[in-house]
Amino acid sequence: MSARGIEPRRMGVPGAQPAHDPHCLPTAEACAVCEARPFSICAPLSTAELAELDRFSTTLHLPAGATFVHEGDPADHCFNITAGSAKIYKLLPDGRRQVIGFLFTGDFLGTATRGPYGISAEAMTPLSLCRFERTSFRAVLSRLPALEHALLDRTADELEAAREQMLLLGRKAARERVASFLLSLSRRAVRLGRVADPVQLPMGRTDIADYLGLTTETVSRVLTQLRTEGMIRLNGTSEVHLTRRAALESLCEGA
Amino acid sequence: MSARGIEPRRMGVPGAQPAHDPHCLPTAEACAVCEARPFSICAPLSTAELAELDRFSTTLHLPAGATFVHEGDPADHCFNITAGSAKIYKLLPDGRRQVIGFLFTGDFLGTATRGPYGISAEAMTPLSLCRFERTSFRAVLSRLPALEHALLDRTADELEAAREQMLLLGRKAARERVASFLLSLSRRAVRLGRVADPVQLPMGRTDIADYLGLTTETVSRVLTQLRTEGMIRLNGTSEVHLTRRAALESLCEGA
DNA sequence: TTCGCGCCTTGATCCATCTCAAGGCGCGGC
DNA sequence: GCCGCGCCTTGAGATGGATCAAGGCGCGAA
Repeated sequence: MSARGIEPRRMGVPGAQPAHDPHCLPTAEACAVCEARPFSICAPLSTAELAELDRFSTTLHLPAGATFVHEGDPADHCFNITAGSAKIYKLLPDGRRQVIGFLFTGDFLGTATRGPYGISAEAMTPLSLCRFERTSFRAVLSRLPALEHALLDRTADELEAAREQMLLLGRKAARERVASFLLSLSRRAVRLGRVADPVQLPMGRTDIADYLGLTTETVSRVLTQLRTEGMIRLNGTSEVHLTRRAALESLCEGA
Repeated sequence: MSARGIEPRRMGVPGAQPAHDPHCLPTAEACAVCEARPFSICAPLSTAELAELDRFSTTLHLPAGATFVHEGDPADHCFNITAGSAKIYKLLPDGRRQVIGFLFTGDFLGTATRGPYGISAEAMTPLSLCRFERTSFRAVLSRLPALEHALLDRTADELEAAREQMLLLGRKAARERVASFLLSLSRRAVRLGRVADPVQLPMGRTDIADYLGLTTETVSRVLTQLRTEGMIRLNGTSEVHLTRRAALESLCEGA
């Protein structure tokens, strides 16, 4: 049992005064030049629909380390990541932490709850995001079926991923977990139009450990072990070459 | 590592000839008397909408033990449980199994994938369900916004539950897992209009173990331990009284 | 260039849970 | 009412990963 949780920092998004928020910028034509758009739920929207949605959005820029969603707080907003990466996690009262997932460009956050937020979210790099007031967003959803479709598909995909992670957490050994993690990061990079092979790890060992249900020590040991076996090559601490990808693939599934 | 997987049985739903399927019954006015309706995604539908949806549904009745969804098969159908209970699970090639969840009256199955089924599903008791051909169902969704709303909400709830389970699998000790499980079953029973206290366990120890990422032996030991401590009382093997519910609640969270 | 700090790695030991191995017990069939 | 079989419980020993404990190393600040 890892009892070495991390105290979440109370910082980041100020409350409900977007007008006075230094991180809030007008979004007027922001969508037109948004690089995240092809990866976002906004992708299937027409220009008119986009404008409709945009009326309710605010652009935010946060520094790395900012916690912008707090588990248990009323779920007032939902978010669309437009640049940077973030992590979402759940905590137990004694500080044990489970990282639920990592968010990258185009990811949407906030579907999952109608009550309070079920997770906390923290920027891992400087982060840009569109923020929507939840109530208006739900109203817009009713008016834009394409958006609701996109959101349903995306939520279904997230559910599928969560189930895969349940298999990992419940039944896979440490080596298998790490291998699965590296490959899933690689696949994600491809979907975002980046390269499959040198995988970037924007998160630290502690985050990886808390995502995989392990300790940092174990993650570290497994990585060196995989390196020794020639399955990966480490470039510094946050870049991994997947030499022998096929071997990693079969390791994921228990071979 | 539990390597004692169970070989899934290939039985249950015949392929695509509903006309010749002895389990298929005409649904004509079935919805009107459906007891599962208040708990289902059909709940918010008007009579006319219900009729529209019903045109594409087939009623099935399966015996306990029937596997009616096979992980990896093309996802041709989705289902609505109208009576009985089922489990969904994922397998690793070597037989390790993770039970993803248990389905009861009113639960919907099939949102989660657009490609092949990501999970297998097996009846735990005699099971009644409405089956929809996936393609038509998606078409109907577009015509019935209320249905799509309901489905989105439900999928979001499932995602929330999956995340909670990730916390359990990644970070909770065996005692905490079992306590969490008993309480979640109890809460579910309440939502279905049953009693909160004598909790029924329609699944065996192996299923519980595979759901909690443990072994049957550990589940068994923890249950006797909790009994010894007076936190629960066992009535036979499949009924549990939650004496000292408060103690169980705090145990869930690590106390 | 050096210093200091945080993060990562490595080593030694421990322990919660798994694994292996017997029984026990309840339930359906005969 | 007895018998068998499957499932559940209990025990004893093995072990993967956690915990505890040092270093090492890279990077930013001065």
